[in-house]
Order: sequence, then C-alpha cells, then structure tokens
Amino acid sequence: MPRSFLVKTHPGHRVPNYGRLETQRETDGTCAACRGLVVPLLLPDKAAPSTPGDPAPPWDCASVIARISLPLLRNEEAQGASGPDPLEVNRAEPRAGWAPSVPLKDSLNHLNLPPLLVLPVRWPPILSTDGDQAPDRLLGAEQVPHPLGGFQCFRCLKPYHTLAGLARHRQLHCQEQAPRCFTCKYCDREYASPGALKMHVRTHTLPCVCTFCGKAFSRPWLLQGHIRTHTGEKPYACSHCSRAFADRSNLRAHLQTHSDTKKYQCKSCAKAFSRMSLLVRHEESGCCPGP
DNA sequence: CTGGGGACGGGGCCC
DNA sequence: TGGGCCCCGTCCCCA
Repeated sequence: MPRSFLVKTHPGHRVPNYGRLETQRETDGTCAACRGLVVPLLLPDKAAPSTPGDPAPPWDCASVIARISLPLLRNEEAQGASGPDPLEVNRAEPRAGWAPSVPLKDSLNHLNLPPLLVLPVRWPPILSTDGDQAPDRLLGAEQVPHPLGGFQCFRCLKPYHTLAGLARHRQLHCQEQAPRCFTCKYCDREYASPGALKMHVRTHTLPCVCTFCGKAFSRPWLLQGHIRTHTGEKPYACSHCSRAFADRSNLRAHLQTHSDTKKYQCKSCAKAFSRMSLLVRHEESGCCPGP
C-alpha cells in the first residue's frame, strides 16, 4: 500500500518532460486555463480608458485590465453573442509565439470562472467598443467585499495578502475543473500539476541522504526528522506528561491520548477512537458488517 | 484486537 | 518561483 494517498487519477494521460521536472524549473507548467492573470480587486482609476472607440493600445497587461470587456468573458453571453465572436476574431490573428495550446474561450468556458479574475495574458485582449469600462463595471456584479489592498478568491472568498498567494490558490480551482494528468515515469501515478508531480518524483530520486546511515529522503525536512532518530533529539514535548517526540505530528497524535473526547466513532457499536486509522482498523476487523 | 509510537508522504502557506 | 515549515493523514510495528 503506497503511502502516497493523495494521488489523483484521471482518465487520459499526459506525460511531461521529466528532464525539466527533475532538473529545471517549470516555467509554463500551468494548464491553459491557468494562463490567466489574477488581478487585484481594486483597480486604479487610470486603468479605465477615457473615450469610447479608442484605438487599441499596444498590447500589455495593463491595457487588457483596463479595456477588456466583461460581458465578452461571460460564458452565456459569449455563447449567445451575435456577430463575430471576439474570441474567434482574436484567435484569427494570434501574436506570434503567444498562442495558447487551448483556445482561450474554451479554457474559460469549461472553467466557468467568474470574470475578471482570469484574464488572458498570452492572447490578444478582447477590446470593448462601448467605452463603459469604469473599474466598478470591470469588477462586475459578482464582486465580493474585500479588505482594502488585499486579494480575494472569487470562487471561495478566501483572502490572501499577496497576489502570488492568490494566483497559486487559483490554480487549485483550475485543477478542480480542468484536471490534467501528469504521470510519473517511475510508478505511473498521476498528478494534476507538474509541481505536484515534481514533488512526487523526488520520492523516487530521493536527493536528501542521511550522513549517518545513508538513507535517502525526498525532502530536506524529512531528512531532518530522520536525523533525530539518530541523535535522539525530541524537541516536541507533551505538556500533559513527560513524554517527548521527534515528530510534531506524533506529538499531536499523542495528545489525543490525553483527550477525553475521541473524534472517530464507530457507527455500529459507538466505540470511539483517537485516530482515524484505529477506527478503520476496527471497522475492517468485522465490527461493522455490511448489508 | 486494540492502543499507541515511529516514520514519512503530500498539500498549503509564508517568506 | 523555490525552500522551509506546518498540518493532516497514513502505514508499519510493537506491546
């Protein structure tokens, strides 16, 4: 039984470039749907163009934020729009080297994301011609309350201090709705992101080697915990008894033994356990025979 | 069979 | 963007 319990499996495979996974940074490992720009919820006033019918400015992110047309990003309106599809129009004249592998409209549609938190940064912008592009309209009716200067996820309202943190968080939503399969070449496990696969691949390559016994680990902090088994260091002491632990998780599990309330209860016999694994083992032992 | 400790994998968050 | 750290969770083993 593998200890990797968070392996994601999806139909279909996508084998990444393992050389890059192991030796280089992934510079563009996000799915096409993730190739968006997460913008601060407060847009500067100067972002709004002054007059309708302005010629398209030089392509840059700021101009996209300022000039992108909200309705054109909404799924139902994009699908029901009359006349040439602006996304199709844009697709007809891609900037050399910037075309995404998945059409922008497709990536946005299947995501069903609220507008304006996903903006095309590698695709010619969608320009509005009605001139109604004030920041409040840009944010749209789905704007949620937020602290000044902060960043907030539209989907789950989770606040973030930094743009980078929100961007990373948004990738989770992308993965939820547009799972990609990155398969490990060592064990065929599949992951939703190249970063997750890269982390997993380290469990095969094991770059962190113990100088005491030569045992190898995937991450430095795992090695640190292992070295404590040699040194006997136990920095995590129980506040209820004199026992100490080398691993904080084990201290946490130990603290459960001091607790009067046990979190995991058997549905059949009402017996409670301090750990999920104990409950599972109890149920598997035959206490809870199925119908 | 149960309780508990040891070891470790993976994701999220912060810097 | 990567590393460090934390948390959650699991499996293995032993008393």
